[in-house]
Amino acid sequence: MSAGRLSGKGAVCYDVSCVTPFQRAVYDALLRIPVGKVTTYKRLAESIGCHSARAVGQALRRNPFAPQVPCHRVVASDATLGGFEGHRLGAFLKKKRGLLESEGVVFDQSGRVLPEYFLV
DNA sequence: TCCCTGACCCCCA
DNA sequence: CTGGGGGCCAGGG
Repeated sequence: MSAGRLSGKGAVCYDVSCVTPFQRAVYDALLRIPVGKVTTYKRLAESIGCHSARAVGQALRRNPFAPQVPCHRVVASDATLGGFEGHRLGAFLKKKRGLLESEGVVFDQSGRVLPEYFLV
């Protein structure tokens, strides 16, 4: 019930009472990714001082606030999609890709996000 | 506490 | 391209 705020200019709020401190750190980091850009599990992990991209994947996998908390803007290090809404299946990835494309992100023919869309 | 499972990553064959 | 192995760490049982 307690509304969590995001770092800085809060355009989105989420319920902090049902997430762990680690998840909150991950979600706050997500909210700093601008529309039309993506980052990777690894880089997001590094940005919050975590040495495990996998642990970040765990948090995103359980994200109850998608796509308000934009976990679709996180992809794998090889620029492939990773997962969405708890799954790695094509049907879910299709939705993830659709969201990204609607934000202007472009993919190459092998289904990878083009380099220029990565957050620097 | 130990044990196991992952939307990960990196290296090598 | 595919597969195997090691390392990483949070969360749940």
